[in-house]
Amino acid sequence: MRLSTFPLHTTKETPADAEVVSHQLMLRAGYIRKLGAGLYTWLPIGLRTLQKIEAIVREEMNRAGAMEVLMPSVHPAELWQESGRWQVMGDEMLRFKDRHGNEFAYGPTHEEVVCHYVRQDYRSYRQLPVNLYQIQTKFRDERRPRFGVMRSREFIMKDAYSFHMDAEDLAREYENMRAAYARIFDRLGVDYRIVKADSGNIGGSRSEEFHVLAGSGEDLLAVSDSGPYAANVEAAETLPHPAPRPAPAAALETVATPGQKTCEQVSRFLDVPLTGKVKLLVVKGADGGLVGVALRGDHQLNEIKAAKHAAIADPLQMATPEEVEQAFGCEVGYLGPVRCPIPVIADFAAAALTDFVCGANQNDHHLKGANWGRDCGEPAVADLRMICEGDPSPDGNGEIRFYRGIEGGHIFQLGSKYTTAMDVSVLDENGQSVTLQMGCYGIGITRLAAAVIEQSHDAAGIIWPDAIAPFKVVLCPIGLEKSETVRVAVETLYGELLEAGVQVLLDDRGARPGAMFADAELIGIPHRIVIGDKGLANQQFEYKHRRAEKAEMIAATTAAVLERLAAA
RNA sequence: CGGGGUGUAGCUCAGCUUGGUAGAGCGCUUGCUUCGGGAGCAAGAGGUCGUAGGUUCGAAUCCUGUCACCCCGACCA
Repeated sequence: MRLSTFPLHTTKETPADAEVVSHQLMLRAGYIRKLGAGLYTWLPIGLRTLQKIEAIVREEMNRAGAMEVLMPSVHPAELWQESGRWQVMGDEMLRFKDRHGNEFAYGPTHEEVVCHYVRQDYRSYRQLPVNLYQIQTKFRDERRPRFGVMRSREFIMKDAYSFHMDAEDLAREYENMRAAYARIFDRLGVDYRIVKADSGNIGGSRSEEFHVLAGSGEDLLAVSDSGPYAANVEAAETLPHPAPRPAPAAALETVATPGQKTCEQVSRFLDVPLTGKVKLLVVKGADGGLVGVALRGDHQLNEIKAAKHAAIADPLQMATPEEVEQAFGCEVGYLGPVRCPIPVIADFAAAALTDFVCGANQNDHHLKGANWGRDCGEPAVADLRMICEGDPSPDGNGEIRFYRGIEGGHIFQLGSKYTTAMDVSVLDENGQSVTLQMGCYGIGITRLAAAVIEQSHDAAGIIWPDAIAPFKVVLCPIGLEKSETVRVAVETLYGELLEAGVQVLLDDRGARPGAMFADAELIGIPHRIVIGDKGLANQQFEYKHRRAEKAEMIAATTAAVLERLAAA
């Protein structure tokens, strides 16, 4: 490609509304342009990278045995009403009517549509298993689109759906997809982690996310410092306390703590560590009553875990201050498990405490030397808290460290959630109708482009890995207009590289060297060849890798260039 | 959807408090010089100041509505 005829629009200044580097650089390098909130045009250079990511995904999906299809992005409302998600999806789903007044949605995901298709054409166990995927535009009306293409409303996703006779075969395909995803992320050249996830409102049982590690990531990950364990913090389990609880040593004592309502205040006032305090949160129970959740003073409630507890209402609802006062006869700041009027569930860590401090269920008073079993009943015990940095890893290997990540892929074993609702079944070998097991597997194509930049850039611009660079090498001729020697050399090299199948960009704009170098670095081309009279006098080109500190001289031949490109 | 903020030239912004008929830098056009890290000089083109209404002799500036966009906030590929 010749830059003189290629529409490249770079800018020196950073647009004001771009917050994260990937967004800034994609705008400055002319990869994308904004149309509206969460809506972006991909310009020719950006599209080249996008298509390379798609190609890698497609290759690995095909290699894994999945079949590409293309489903409509506009979905009839009836399908979503059938699965029950017409209500559940809420405002995130863009809805509209056609000329007949019939309701439609712009597809945010395609479980309903594939299920509808599969139940049309799949009748027999002999046709299974099957894994259907597509690479297609989705629309989710995010409450807050941001970070450019990283969290946009319209985006390109690879979504795959597999169907199976039984859970074992679903588990097999899940592993197959997991391996395919690992190959995709490896080929993209990113540092990533496969992380246990909560399956959210898509539902189902087992679920993992593929996270590209980046400081600007929106997700917090709990990763073992010396073992394989990695989980989204919201899904990370915590372990029961390893040692048996010591016997009570202190006597129960009521102390006045006027105005001291928060754990921090009480801890300072009584000069006891936060880790020696039990706090009691009050939530709605599954039976409509109230339930107390006891946590250690320094810990935080994990609302997802709490909502999943059998005794607690799902979704989680905190009790109002009025409800608490009615039940306890005191304000929220003085609650505790001793003489507690409602059932208590204690987190592992809270249940492990001896001689702890807690609220006295009486305004302006706390208890010291409180003990489970002696001063109140032994509580029901469960894993209810957010994991912390420094906690032992749940798999027993090492300690937990936190990282930030960008969710680039997500795989689920859905089980029969949708196939039951949508009645997707086939006949088995005994002629019996069997509801299918389903898995789904997503990759955010447009988001990955941004994620790679977040992880691979410097002050001058983007640094693409070869695999997804819009061009592999850029040719920068110095004094193109003046020097016939340079012109002939660069044209020869350009032609021969094209012939060799190398994706090469020739900067034939006649720009000054500084402008050429700045653009080449900004748009992130991994290899650069400079052709100038100085070098040619010694039969040399200058080669520089985008990451290299300094340039090096190589022989002024196409063979030498190809050799250098292959070595990198 | 709540809370905060911003709309002025293609881009980044000044001007608004204290109304008087529109500015800078970058970019763009033309010419000359320059040519290994975003060149210099000169001459140009380009804005009904988001939009609708109101106040006023007069509104980018004050008032009201409205739209869009950005930032902070709990389920997302």
